[in-house]
Amino acid sequence: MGRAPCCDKANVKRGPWSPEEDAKLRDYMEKNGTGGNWIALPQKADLKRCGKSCRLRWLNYLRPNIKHGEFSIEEDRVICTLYATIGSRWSIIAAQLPGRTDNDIKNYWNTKLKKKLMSVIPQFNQRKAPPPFPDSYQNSPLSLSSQMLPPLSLDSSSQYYACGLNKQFASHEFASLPQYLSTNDNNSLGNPNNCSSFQAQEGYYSPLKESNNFMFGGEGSCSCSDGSSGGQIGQTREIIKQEEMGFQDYSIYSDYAYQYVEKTNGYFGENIAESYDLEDVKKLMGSTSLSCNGSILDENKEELKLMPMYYF
DNA sequence: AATAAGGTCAACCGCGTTTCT
DNA sequence: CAGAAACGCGGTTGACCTTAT
Repeated sequence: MGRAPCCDKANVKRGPWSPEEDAKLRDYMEKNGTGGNWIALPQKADLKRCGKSCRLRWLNYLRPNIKHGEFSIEEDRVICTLYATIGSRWSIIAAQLPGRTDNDIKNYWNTKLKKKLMSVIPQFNQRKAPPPFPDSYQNSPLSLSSQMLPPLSLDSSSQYYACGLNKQFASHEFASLPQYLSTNDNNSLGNPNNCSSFQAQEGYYSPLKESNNFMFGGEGSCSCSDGSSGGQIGQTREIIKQEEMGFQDYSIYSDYAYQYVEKTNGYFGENIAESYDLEDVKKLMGSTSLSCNGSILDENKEELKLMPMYYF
């Protein structure tokens, strides 16, 4: 048996709100607030609407200080960075953009921003958003700025991808990864000895593309400590710089930009979209720094729990 | 000018989580 | 502590608008 409906569907109005309904809801909210109960509100406010509908209308449209219209470049960048970090958790993303609603951001992402990025990053559609953090990280989170690193603990039965490498690693092989990097670097990671960090995430994204040695947005992300892995223009150096400043950049998007920038320099050769607008990428990803000094704050202004970065 | 196709966005739906009793 | 009620969220839908043919 399914859940009981939240209201009598037959006796509630649906569809677009009229100005009269908006006025009723606005008046009621300004005088009384929700009273802690959205379900009971329509009756009190003399609205033939479902409580959930009232809540949505208020939060997304009527509530004071709602911002509509064009998103700024800065807002674009925040959305991209956060999406890359936490996925489609729109309410959290909205909490970082005053006046914007989760619905607004979701629509904007789905209809415009995603396409904009896809047009400049052809491989974008190969990846999925990250899932919620595993339970095992919930109790011992690291903040972005933390310098403490937990012991490397991986599921021995799982396969993990190493950054930029067309090879899977079982967990027991991780110890040999730096050596592998130094002897099998045929995909232009630059000096593999400089590839110092590896972010282990299990099974989050789509499989490697066979046609492309370099993994876009894959299960691991890699940064080179001195920028020598093709860090020829600003974007790459910016990411490196932020790491040096003490907070690592976890953004998968940043990796996209990072790798993409290298490709645009011809570092990886072919397979570049002809129609990209590098300025767009620069604008969007020109700074990967997040708000609040590199931390991501949730609605309660508490630091989110983030996957740790492992170092060899 | 008419129609089709594509884009946008407000609103709905269903489900997981939280709060209440 | 368990079950019910309410909340909040993300995915999806569909009406309306714009652009292309």
